Amino acid sequence: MSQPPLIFVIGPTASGKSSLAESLAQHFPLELISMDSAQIYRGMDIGTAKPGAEVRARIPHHLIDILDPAQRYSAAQFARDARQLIHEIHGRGRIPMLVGGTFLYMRALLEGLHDMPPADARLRKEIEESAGRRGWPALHEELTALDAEAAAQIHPNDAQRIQRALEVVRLSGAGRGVVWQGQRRQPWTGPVLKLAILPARRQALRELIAQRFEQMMALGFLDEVRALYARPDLDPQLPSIRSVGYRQLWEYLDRRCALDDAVERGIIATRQYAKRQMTWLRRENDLEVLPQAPEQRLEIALARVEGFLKCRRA
RNA sequence: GGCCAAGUAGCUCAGUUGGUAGAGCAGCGGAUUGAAAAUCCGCGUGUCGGUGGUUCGAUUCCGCCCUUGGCCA
Repeated sequence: MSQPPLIFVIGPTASGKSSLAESLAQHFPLELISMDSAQIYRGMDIGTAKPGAEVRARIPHHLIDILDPAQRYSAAQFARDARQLIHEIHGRGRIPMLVGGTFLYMRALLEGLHDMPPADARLRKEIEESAGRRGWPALHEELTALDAEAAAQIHPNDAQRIQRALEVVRLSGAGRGVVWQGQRRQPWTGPVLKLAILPARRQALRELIAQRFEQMMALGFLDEVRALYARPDLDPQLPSIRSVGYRQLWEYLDRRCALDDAVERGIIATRQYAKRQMTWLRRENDLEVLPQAPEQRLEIALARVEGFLKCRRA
């Protein structure tokens, strides 16, 4: 069975991905799959620039509001969810379009991940406690003994990856190299079109980011975070609360800084996020880069999608 | 007007008992395999406010000037 054609709309935060996808949906029978690690959470709407209810009523959106902020998601889970959705959408004669800026998710879907044990909360907690006593560099040394190959690729200060590598070793009883050996990842083999929106100048994107953050504040972003803050089961260690903007406003609610300060640092964090996204994008070599001017952008995007789908049919 | 303090990287500041200087933040580049809006790595020449003087040598000591803040008039 042949793989359905896949269309991506990608770009850094605040570049206009959603509005382009929305416009394209007026010309093709699209269903959108959000490729965004924060929009999966319910109750996190304003700060994640989630598409509004009226748009979602008009155009099907998937992988939005699928988890409570107390829950955790992963790239592997995304790859599974997205694959299934893609086939379902294709099965009903419609076209899946992936929209977002979480590029690890995109890579997990397109290149596949090795089959490794999933996260284990209890084990992670154990490792963390050990790190609290001995320090992460000591755990890095331990990792060198257990899985030299992984240790060589992970910096002694990179707590998160040391933790994951130790987790894999303990759960699988083998080093990552052994696990990977002879194991094939499952890359996406179907045709792919990547529509990319890249900012002409970094300065222009910076202005958009600041503007959008202020706009979010005006729309009640702080109240949204306040509602999360009021929940006793949420804390700033959770992936949801660590998201750009939420983390900074949470610190304000914690009385750790002034509101102006939190907003300023929220804007800075968004900028830095956009910068990391640009690093991913620079590595992509099969991008269909769209023009800056909105009308022209839509025109070219329409033509590219049309050409891509026609070519598939023939 | 007088006295005091401060003027050093884009910002906040350290420092040089006289041998032209370094942290944090910001910024820039990179990595990225079940937390990824996460996590981590690399990158620091700037008339040391200006100008005269002392000195082999001044950002450092001295004089004057400028700017900012405070106190006194």
